[in-house]
Amino acid sequence: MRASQFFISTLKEAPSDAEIVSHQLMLRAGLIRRLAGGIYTWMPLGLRVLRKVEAIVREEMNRAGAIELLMPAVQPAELWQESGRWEQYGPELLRFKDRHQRDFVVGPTHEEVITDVVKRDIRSYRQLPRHFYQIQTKFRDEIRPRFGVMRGREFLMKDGYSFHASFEDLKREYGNMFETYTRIFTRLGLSFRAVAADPGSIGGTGSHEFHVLADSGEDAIAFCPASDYAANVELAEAVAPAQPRQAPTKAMQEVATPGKIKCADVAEFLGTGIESMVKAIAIMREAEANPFALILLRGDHDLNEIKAQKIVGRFRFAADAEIEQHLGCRPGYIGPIGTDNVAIFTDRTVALMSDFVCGANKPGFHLTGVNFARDLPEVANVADFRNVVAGDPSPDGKGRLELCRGIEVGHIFQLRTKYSEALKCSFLNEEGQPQIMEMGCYGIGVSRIVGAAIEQGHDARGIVFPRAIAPFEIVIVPVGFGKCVAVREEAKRIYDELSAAGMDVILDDRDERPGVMFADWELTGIPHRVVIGERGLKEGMAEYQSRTETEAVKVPLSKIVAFAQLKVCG
RNA sequence: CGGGGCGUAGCGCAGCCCGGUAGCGCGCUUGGUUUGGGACCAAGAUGUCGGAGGUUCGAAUCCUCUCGCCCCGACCA
Repeated sequence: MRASQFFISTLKEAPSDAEIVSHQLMLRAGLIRRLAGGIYTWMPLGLRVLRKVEAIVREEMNRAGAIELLMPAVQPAELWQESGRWEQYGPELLRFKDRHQRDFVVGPTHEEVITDVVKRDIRSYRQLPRHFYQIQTKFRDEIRPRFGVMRGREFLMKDGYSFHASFEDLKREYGNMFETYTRIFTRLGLSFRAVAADPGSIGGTGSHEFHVLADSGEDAIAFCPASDYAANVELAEAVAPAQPRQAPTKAMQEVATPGKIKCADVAEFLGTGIESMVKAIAIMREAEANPFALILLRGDHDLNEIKAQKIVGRFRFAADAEIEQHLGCRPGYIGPIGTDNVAIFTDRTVALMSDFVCGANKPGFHLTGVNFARDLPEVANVADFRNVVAGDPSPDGKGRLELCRGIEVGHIFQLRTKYSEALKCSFLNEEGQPQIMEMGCYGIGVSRIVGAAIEQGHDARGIVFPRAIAPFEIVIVPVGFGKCVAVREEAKRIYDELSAAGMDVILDDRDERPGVMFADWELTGIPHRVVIGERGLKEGMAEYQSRTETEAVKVPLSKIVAFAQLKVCG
């Protein structure tokens, strides 16, 4: 490719609404342009990246035995009504009416459509298993689209659906996809981690998320460096401390803590550690006749609403007025003492605390030296209510957890019969009896991967793309292209030879000033660069520099092609 | 949805409080000089000041409505 025949449109300054580096750099490098909130045009340079990601995904899916098809982006409402998601899926589902006033949706996912296809075309166990996938533009009307292509409303996704005669076979394909995804993200040149997304059901194999590791990631991940345990923080189990509760050593005492509301402030004021604080979170349970309840957590721990929901049922946080009504005290000083008619739930960690500090249910006062069984009833309703924190024991018993952040780029599920049942997708088994198919579902956020790769690979000069997805593998920068015949000839020669060798090469024949060219190619993240200039030509030298290095090396003109080839393929 | 902020040239911003008919940097055009790290000089072009309505002799500026975009939203218990 010649730069003059292509379209390079870089920006010195990023538009002010771009928040994270990948978004800023994608805009500056001219990879994407915004059309509306969460909706972007892929510019020629960006499209090359997107297509490379797509190609790798496609190759590996095909290799794994999945079959590509393409389903409509627009789907009739009937299918969604049948599966029940017409009601379930909130405003995120973009709905509209056609000219005949019939309801349609712009597909955010395709379980309904694929299940419909399969139930029409597959009748016998002899036709199973089958795995269909597509790479297609989806639309989800996100409440808050942000981070450019990372959380857009319109995005490119690979979604695959497998159909099986037995759960055993579904598990087999699930394992196959786990390996395939691992291969895909490895080939893409990304640092990633497979994370258990649903450890509660089916022994931790029911669902895995694949995360690209990046500090700006939206998801918090707990992982164990000593084993392969990794889980979304929301789902990671906070294991109960092994040691028994210590016996009380202090008497309960009321202390004035004026104006100290936050646990950290109270702990500091009292000169104790925050680990000896217990905080009470007031909730209202929807299904209970007596909805008001307290959940006790250690001062430095955070409530995990998903876990809590599973234990106490649906709930919301109590309003200040409700707290006053039940405890006669304003938030900030509430605690579990003297709360006769209030249900109390206790986190595992709290259940093993003694001599702790908590609110006195009296404005401006806390209690110290509080102990279960003595100052308040023995603990009841003990469960895991909190988010894990770094240093917690790993649930697999093999060391301690660490936390990191990730960007979810892949997700594999064992759907089982949720959709096949709703949409009556069955086949005739060996006995000639109708049987509901088992389904698996496997997604990869193709466009999101581009953003994630940039989050992971950038420096002060711009993007640093992995070779596999860089828009070009190598750029030839001739200094004085328009002026010096020798430079021009030599640059073309090297360009031709590298092209002939199968390299994805771009020749910058725009005759720009060197500084402009260098800045552009560094911004756009081209991994390798060869510079040809009059100066070097006199010595019979060209220069090579990798995007990740700051110094160029001189290479004799006669060897530069072979040298560059070696570097690119390195 | 609740709260906050912003819409002025392609991009980044000033001007608004205190009304008087719009400016800076980058980019763009033309000419010249330059040519190994986002050049310099000169001359230019580009705005329904997001939209509608109102107040006023006069509105980017004040008022009302509207549209768009951005940010924040358990960690007080």
